Amino acid sequence: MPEVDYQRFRERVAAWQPELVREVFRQHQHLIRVKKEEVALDRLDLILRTALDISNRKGFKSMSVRDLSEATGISMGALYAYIDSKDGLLDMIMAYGSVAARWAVQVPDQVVGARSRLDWVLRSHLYLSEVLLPWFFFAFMEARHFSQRAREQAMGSELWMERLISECLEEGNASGEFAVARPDLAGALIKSLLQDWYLKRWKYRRRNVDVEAYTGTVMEFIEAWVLPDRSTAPGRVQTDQSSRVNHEKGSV
Amino acid sequence: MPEVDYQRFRERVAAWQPELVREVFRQHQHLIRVKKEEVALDRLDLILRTALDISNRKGFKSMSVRDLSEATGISMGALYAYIDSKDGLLDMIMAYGSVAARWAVQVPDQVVGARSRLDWVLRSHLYLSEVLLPWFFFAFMEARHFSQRAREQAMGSELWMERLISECLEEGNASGEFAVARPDLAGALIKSLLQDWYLKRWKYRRRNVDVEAYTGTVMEFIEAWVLPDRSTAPGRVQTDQSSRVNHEKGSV
DNA sequence: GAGTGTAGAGCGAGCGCTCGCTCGGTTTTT
DNA sequence: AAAAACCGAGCGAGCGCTCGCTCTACACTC
Repeated sequence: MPEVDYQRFRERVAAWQPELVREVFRQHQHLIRVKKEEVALDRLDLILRTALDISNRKGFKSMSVRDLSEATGISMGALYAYIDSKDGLLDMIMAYGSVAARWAVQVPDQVVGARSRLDWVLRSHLYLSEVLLPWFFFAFMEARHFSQRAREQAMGSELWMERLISECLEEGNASGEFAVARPDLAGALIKSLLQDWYLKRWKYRRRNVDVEAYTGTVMEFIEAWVLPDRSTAPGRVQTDQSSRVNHEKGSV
Repeated sequence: MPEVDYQRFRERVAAWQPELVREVFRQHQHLIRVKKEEVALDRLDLILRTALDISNRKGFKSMSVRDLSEATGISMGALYAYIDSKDGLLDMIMAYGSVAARWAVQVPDQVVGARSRLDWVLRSHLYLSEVLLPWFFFAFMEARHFSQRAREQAMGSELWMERLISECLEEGNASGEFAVARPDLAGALIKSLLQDWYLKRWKYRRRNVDVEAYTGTVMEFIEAWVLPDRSTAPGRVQTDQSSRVNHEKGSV
C-alpha cells in the first residue's frame, strides 16, 4: 500500500548524499579560501557534521569557534579558511538541509490520488528527518536566532509543507477519499506529529521505537481522522466509499 | 460535555496566580538580598516576566544581564539583589512554571470515567499553556541548556504528562470507552499536539485560531482515533456504548 | 634525482570587545 | 540616623576573528 518504504528511501538518498557537501561548497565558494575542491570537501563535511553535533548539545550560540576547532582537530586559522564567519557557518548548515529537502520531497508524477499523495509526502518527510535528524533538530531549535530574512524563509518553508498536506486533504475531500472538517488546521496538526519524531528522539530511542513503527502509528492516527470510515484494527482494507457512514451533521 | 472550559479555567487561575511570585520568592528567599516581601514581589514579577520575554526572542544565553537591566529599568547592582546569578534566575523561572503546573493540572475527584478524565487532562494542559505561554515556550526551548539535574527533571515531567494520558487511554480500553492500539505511543503523539499550541503560536495567531477553536479541533482529532466508533461531524452525541461497531480485528 | 621556487594549506598567540558579576558610594525609607 | 534599597564604573574571563608565520606538495631546472 505505501508508495515508499524506509529501505527504498535510504537507497535513493544514498545516491545523492555525497553530492550534498559539494553543492554547499560550490554555493559558498566565493567565501571559502581553500581552492582545491577535493581537499575542501572532506573537511567541510567534517566541519558541518561536528558543528551540528555540538550545536545540538549546547546550542549554536554557546558553541565557541574554539570548541569547533578542538572537536574537528582543525586549527582556528585553518577553520576560517572554510568559513567566513560564525554566521556564515550557519548559512552553510542551513543550505545543506535546504538542498536535501529540495532533492527529497518532490512528489513524482506516477503518484496519483489524494491518499497516495498524502502517504508519499508524509513518509518522505519522516524518512528525510530520520536521515538528517541533526539538521532538522538544529533548524527547528535555532530558527529564532536567524536573521530576519532567514527566519522568514524558515517560516515560509514550514507553511509550504503545511499547505502541501492541506492540499492533499482538500483534494481528498473533493474526490470523496477523505472527509475532514478543517483541512487548514488539520495540516498544521499533522505537521506537528511529523515534527515530534525529530524533536523528541531521545524518548522514542529509549522505547525502541524505530522510524517505521513511528510512521506506521502516525499514518494510522491520521487516517483514522481523515478517512470517511474506518476500523481501528491495523491491516484493514476499507478504502472504498461504499462503507461510509452517513453522519448526521445537525445532531445535537 | 467538556469538564471545563477556558473561561472557567481562567477564573480559577486568576485566584491563585498572584500568589505564584510569592511562592517563588519564598522558595528562593535565602538567595535574595532584598528583605521586605512586599517591596520584592513587584520587581521580582517584573524581572521574571521581562526575562521570559527577552529570552523567548533571542534565547536565554544571548540575553545579557545588561539587557535585562535596561529592559526592566533596574540597575545591575539592584538586579543582583534579586537574583544570585544568571543560572539562579533560570531556576526561579523554572520554579514559577513548576508551581503553576502543580496547582493547575491535578484531576479533581468528581471527574470520573476515562473519557472525562482525558478531556480534563488535555484541556487543563492546553489552557494552562495558553495562560503561561511564555513560560511553556521557554521551558521547551531552553531545556537542553539546563544542568543535568534540571534536564532530567524536565524529561521526567514530560514523561509524567504522557503517562497521565496513556493511563487514561488504557483505562478507557479496559472499560470499552476507547479502542486504541498502542496507548504508549498514542500518549506521546497526543502530547505533541498539545505542544504545537505554544511552540507555533505565531502560526495560529496569524490565522485567528484561538485556544478554544484549537482545543476543539484537537479533541475531535484525538477522539476520532481513540473512540471505538465515530462520526466526523462536529457536535455529535454518540457517547454510549450501544452504538459501537463491532470491528473485526483479523480482517486483512 | 637532487636542488629550488612557489602556491596552497595549516597554525595558534593575540587583538578588541562583551560577558557575568562585584563593590564602594549614594539615595530612599522608616 | 540607621537600615534598606539602589546605582554603575570596573574586574577578569571568554568570545569571534586576524595575521605573521610555518609546513607540505609539486613543477621546473640542471
